[in-house]
Amino acid sequence: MTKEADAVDAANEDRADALFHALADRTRRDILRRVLAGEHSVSRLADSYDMSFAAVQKHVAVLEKAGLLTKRRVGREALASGDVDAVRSVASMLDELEDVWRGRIDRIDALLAAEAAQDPPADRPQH
Amino acid sequence: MTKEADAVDAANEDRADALFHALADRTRRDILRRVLAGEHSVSRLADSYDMSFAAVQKHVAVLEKAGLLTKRRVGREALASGDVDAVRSVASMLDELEDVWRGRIDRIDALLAAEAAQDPPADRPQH
DNA sequence: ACAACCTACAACTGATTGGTTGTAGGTTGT
DNA sequence: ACAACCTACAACCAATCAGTTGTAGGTTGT
Repeated sequence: MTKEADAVDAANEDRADALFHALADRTRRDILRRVLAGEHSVSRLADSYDMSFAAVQKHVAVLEKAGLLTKRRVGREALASGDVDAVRSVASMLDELEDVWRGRIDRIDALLAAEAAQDPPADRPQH
Repeated sequence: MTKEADAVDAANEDRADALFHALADRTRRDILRRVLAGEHSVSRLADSYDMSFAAVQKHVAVLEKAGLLTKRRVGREALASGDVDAVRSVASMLDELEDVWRGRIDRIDALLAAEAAQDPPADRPQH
């Protein structure tokens, strides 16, 4: 049971690594913006940047492996379009972080409530 | 005017690079979780991981430079705590991406509405 | 058939990253 | 005073990354 859970966690962390890494480059973020707005072929995308076609193709591949983008083959061109669900999944990871923070506040509130309601303030516990 | 705007944009992109890069490592995400939940000294954090103190210290420095964490000196130890506003700022970047995607939908809706309401469908414009 | 085009991938290079060890300085408690 | 502790930072190493060029294969239009 815990073995499987660990495996799932590791896979999630791998996914998070890939997602954040993919987003940690301004060219890739820009590509993502474009393909979220609509389908674009890789060469059309490449026209927009001051780098080689192969470089842009690699960026697209990074986004694709992270699941932020999917490609659809149509004739000789590969049309890329952004996956908004993947973007949302990143947002939910951040929400979880925010929940952790909120937990800190709740813990402090509980502490203060307990202190105020019960005893006259003694030594506060080491956390 | 546009020169200043470009400078601001470049700075924002730099910040985004730093933020996403900082989040693109599972050790750093774990550290961030801990310091969002409450203050921890660097050596206390280092105890939790199977790597050298210096390595953990570097991870903390990456998070700090990205603005996800602040350190406060107290005697001989440096207490780190997470900055939830920075986390929220990342979330809002993702929201902007989602807005771009929503724009695509709106554009398609408008197109369909115009098509249906007015003329019998002619050639659709090239975007 | 053939030229132009689009994509995929391999091989290479310089820069960055994530880790290590070692050194040094400030703080604390006895 | 001094040992134990906490932090900071430099130097180094292997691995990964972002870019390049080059090669090869499938698609399209004439």
